[in-house]
Amino acid sequence: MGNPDDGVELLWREGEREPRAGLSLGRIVRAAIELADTDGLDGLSMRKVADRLGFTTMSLYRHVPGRDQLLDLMLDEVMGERATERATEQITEQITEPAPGQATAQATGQATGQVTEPEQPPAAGWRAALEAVARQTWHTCRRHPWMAEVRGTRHLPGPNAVAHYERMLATLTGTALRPSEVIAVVGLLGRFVDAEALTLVEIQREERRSGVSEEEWWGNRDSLYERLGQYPTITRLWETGGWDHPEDSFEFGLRRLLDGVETLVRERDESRDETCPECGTPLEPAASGRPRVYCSRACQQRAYRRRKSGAGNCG
Amino acid sequence: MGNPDDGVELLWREGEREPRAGLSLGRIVRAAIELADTDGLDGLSMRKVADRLGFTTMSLYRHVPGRDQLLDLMLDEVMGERATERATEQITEQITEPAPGQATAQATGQATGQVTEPEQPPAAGWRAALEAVARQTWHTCRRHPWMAEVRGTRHLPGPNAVAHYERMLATLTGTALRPSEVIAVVGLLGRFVDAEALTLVEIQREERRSGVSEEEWWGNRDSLYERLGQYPTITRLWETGGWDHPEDSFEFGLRRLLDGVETLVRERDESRDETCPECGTPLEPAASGRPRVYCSRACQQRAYRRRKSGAGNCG
DNA sequence: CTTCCGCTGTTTATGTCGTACACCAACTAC
DNA sequence: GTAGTTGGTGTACGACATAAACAGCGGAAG
Repeated sequence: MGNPDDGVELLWREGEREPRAGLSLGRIVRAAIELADTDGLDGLSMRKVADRLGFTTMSLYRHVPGRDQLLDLMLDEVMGERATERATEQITEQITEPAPGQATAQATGQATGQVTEPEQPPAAGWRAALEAVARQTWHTCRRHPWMAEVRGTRHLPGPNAVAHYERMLATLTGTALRPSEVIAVVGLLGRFVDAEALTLVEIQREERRSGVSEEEWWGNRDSLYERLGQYPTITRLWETGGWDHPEDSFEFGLRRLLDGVETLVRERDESRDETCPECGTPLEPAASGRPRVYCSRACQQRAYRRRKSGAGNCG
Repeated sequence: MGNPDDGVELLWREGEREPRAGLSLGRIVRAAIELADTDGLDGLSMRKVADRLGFTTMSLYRHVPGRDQLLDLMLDEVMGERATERATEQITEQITEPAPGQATAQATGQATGQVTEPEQPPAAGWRAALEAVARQTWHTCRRHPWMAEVRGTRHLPGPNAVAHYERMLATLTGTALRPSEVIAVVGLLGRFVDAEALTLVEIQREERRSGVSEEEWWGNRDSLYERLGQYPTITRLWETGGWDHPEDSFEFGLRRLLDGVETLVRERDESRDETCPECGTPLEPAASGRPRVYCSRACQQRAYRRRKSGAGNCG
């Protein structure tokens, strides 16, 4: 219902004038975010948002087309809060920051959006930068757990979301990755963070709903464990304490993923294409600055015209 | 509501006697699976299941405690179907199998549950085996897209799910990974497959609901693309065709993940602990068969007694 | 044979949700 | 003054899970 482009207008319009009293888009969005922060995504209903603001349910529909578009607006609003990050951090976070030094490095890193520490032999600066933005996304997800719960592939990005995407993609310029691989890496990391955040939310939600902690609940499933004796691998891992001191799921996964990306980057770096994609003649690498792709200005222009004629979609 | 242990009983009880007519647990579960296969998870309601079987809604509650437990039962039922895999595969699958040779290798691999191809210099057999089970999970998720939609961290595993878990864990025995790392790798891969399957489901669902294909929908968002000109990285990736020929999300991610795991395995293999964890004396490696952990039968026994005295939970 | 009970299926009702629709008061423009 | 727009309200619908009470049935015990 309704043209999605209206959502674009809503997301990208600037300089909202807030009326003295009464409702406004900004007030609705902020109230919805507060509500979702405390009650989770399924605790977020149009009725509750309206109640919190002291208006009737249907009044909201004068400002927001529907719940879905409200979610889009909430997401982009949340993507924009990075300045006040350090201030509100310690409220909910105590597990996620294992080493304060690391967290600080990440905070300074995300201020510029791209960290380059050239004196680090094995991995180039891209790895630190990519890790930094991943951790930043992680932090945002932890502060607003409902973010990971919002599903769907047709969420319009607002200015803040696009800026964030741009920042992630930018970390990988300078590597020899192909464009499609840059995009794939960023997507993969994004989905990873989302998935990890999602399982955390689900644990929290079920703990709050049932009043029983996750550990306790699984600990009480003796009737299940009785039946696991005949599975040798599970039994051996159990006996050797595999479940007693589990790995930190996010840290472990992040490291594996970055390692995997690193091998790809190395692979591409080794077999870096030394020929001009337009005429095929070998090109001498640029001594400094941005690595060159074309052998000459003429080839660069030819490639540009070719691209311009046959434009493709972003599907 | 209701003791979770009742769910365990429901899942693990064997030899269901099916009545001639009327309802039964098995019939309900199978009807629910069929329904979810076609309508998705949010198209699965108790009303529709009952309608499909020709009974009233509330009649289901005589056999299943509630919707959540029904989901648990559905999941385990689906985990059990591996024999008829090749038969039903070509119905919905055409994208997921890029190279038939690869798919065949995977199919034979999952038949035994553990593939070992000792003549492969860089990666040991664990990698092929792990890839095989990951692909198997992927196939199951593609055949029953609602699987990935089922969320929550307190789903009781039935016999089929446990067998599958056992199989995944078993692929990594023989590597020098620590127990907690084995578990973490399997969990990471599982969440990855789920996440990838989930985004595919979401695309399908929105395509069916709106009648507009994903590509088409994003292609029509010109009002959005107008505003992206000022983002240099996005613009450059766009112009160099990064979105024209995107990577296969699952294949790309799987390779990165396996690469990441491989570096960890290598790392652990290099610094493989050459000393007995009980007495610290160096132990000579076993010439063949399962790599030895203890220097002597005496130390092995001592470690066993120590474990037995201090048992820990599986939280 | 009767009485009772447990198993199964039905009926009715409660409370949640998003949102379509009709209505109305106040404000703005001509 | 009159017409049109904006913003808030009240009612209503159809979907959902499921609680609670009720009704037919078969078998067992008295």
